[in-house]
Amino acid sequence: MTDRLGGGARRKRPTMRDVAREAGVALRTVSRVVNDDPTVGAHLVSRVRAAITALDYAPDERAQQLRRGTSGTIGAAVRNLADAHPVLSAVDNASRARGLAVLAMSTEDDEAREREAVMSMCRRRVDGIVIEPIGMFHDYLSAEVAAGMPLVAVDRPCGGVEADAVLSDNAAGIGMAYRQLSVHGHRRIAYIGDDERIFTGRERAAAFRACVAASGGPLSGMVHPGTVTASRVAAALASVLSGPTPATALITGNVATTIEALRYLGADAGRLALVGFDDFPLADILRPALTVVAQNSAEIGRTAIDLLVARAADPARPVQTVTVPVELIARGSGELPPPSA
Amino acid sequence: MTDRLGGGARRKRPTMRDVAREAGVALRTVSRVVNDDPTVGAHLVSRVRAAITALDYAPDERAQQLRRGTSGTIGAAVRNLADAHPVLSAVDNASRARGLAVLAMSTEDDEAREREAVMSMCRRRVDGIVIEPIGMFHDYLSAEVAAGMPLVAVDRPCGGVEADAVLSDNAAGIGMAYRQLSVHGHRRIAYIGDDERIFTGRERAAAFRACVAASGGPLSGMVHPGTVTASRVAAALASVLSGPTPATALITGNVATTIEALRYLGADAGRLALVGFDDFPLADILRPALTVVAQNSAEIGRTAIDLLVARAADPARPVQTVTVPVELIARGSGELPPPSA
DNA sequence: ATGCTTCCGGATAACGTTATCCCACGCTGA
DNA sequence: TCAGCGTGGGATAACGTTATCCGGAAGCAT
Repeated sequence: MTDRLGGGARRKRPTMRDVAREAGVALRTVSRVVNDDPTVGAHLVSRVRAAITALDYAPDERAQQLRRGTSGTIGAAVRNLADAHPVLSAVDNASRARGLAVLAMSTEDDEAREREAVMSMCRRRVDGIVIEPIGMFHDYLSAEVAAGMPLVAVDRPCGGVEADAVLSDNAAGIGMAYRQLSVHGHRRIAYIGDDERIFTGRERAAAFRACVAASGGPLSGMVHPGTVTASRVAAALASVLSGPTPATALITGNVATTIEALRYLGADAGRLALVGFDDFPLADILRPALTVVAQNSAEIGRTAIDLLVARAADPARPVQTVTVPVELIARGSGELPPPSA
Repeated sequence: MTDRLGGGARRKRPTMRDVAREAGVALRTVSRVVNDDPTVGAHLVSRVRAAITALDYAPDERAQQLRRGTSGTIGAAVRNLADAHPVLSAVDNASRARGLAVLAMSTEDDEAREREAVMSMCRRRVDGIVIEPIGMFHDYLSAEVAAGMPLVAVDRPCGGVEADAVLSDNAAGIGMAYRQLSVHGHRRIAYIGDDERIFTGRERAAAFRACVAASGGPLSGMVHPGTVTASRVAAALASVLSGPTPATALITGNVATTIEALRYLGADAGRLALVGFDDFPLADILRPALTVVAQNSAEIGRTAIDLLVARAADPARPVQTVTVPVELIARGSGELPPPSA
């Protein structure tokens, strides 16, 4: 499994020692020049720089990291690398702005893989970890956290370990979606979303139930949480659309559900009002264009890095959970009127 | 810019020395256990392992890397981290299967940023670099390549440096698209795509011209390469659709162009036959569903890692360019008949 | 007893950096 | 002339591993 690279006899890279020899100065002086130590004369600086470019010398960051104790890298364990991942992108940007690189690994929604990825990051002594947690229990991380590894969860909190978290305001988002549909005349509103064993699935379903209760709408048969598969979404949709008083509007709890719902509805998509939780590229070119509750990915990523840096600076600071506001983007599908009965 | 982390007084992590003391064995023995050296007795192995779990010891990979000379990491400089990136995902998978981690950085289509990202990877002494090149000239990489850094370009070749490359069969893909439209009765077929300064834009436009020439169709006013902006695509589309003999079918040269074309066409999308180069999520839930030429991202990523490993094993092997076949996925938009004149 | 493995410890040198301490200059200002 | 500086070299110890060479101590067969 681990047949590391490096079998070949690649040409040896120049080291500081080589540069020192080339420039005719002491090793110490090269180090000073590389680290912009001001106590070295302009004459020598230029000679050293010349030697550096002549030899194509680039300092070995592994050695620097070992020596300095910091790796200048943060790990990002995200669920998926293949699909669009705006949060990862924001994390990347925020990290770069601080001179940090991002070691991104995909967990593919697999707990074992998540653990493996995170542990690998720890062995690399990353300066912090951003995690989009999969499982409920992350006890295996508590040792690392206790050892001072800054850890911040995004999208969902980490269970079993005290860690900072940055979450979207799920309840407010569902509220916005529900209100939008109500305002446009809908009374019978259904919800299909993630399994309630998943944090966001739980929060969003609960918020939906609260909305229905507050507005006095019908609840029975209207809430369908569960694993997101084509068949389950189709069954749920068929159920809420059948009977004497079918739902006239739908809220979907995540992108995957939204897509499956659209796939099932096909050409009938224009006859059911729909608001999806979470935006995605191309939502605006569907017909009707999709009304969504958009998470502020840029803000989430930025905040995650902020929290990471803050914790690295002060490991003793209290654990913090930041809730990032969401936004309703009306594009048409959520503004469809109920069929005039 | 580079205010690295690590200000806080994090608890010191246990080292091999600590484990040795805890287990009452020699440092050397701990190293043997960690590296699964068979020459150590079962009794001591279990004692060392107990000490390891008692102290929550995890070897410092930075030190291992420095010592071993390999970093167990490959760098991936891709154009975009926010959007779907199936090739990156495939690279991640193929790397993991070999025990390698992926250091992903986004270049955001910016040459300076690409250079910065790649150089940062080199300083980290990654075992190889997968790059989705932006600019035409990558001379700054030749020193690294000469120093033995395995480098493989995906999607486009690297200019100015001898590097392996994995490309899609652009000409064949355009040919498939053209043939599909011809078969369905189209004679006046237009092409809108990327700027011809970009490798793929050049290849695809050229292939399109060749197809037209081979089939004896009209060419004048039918080819519109250029930077992909909403306004340019709209103008090109307006142009090919106007006049006495408008185009009845369209080939778009990349995803961005496809999207812009769909945005412009809006509700009229069903009246123009369309084949897009490159697949994307959700292409199947559009109406009409989008016929595309799909690149084999999984194969591309796998091949890239294969080439990387092969070059690491034998730096002297001849540079190789692998062309990966593409596939036409008929979903409806490319099978629309021309308006019966 | 003598040999010959097998298992383990000890010491030490790397890997490429950074940092510390000290010393040797060549200046300047009194 | 001597103290006080700014500039640079030299030596050396880290950082946490791995690897090499050696030596000792068993265990077992000759």
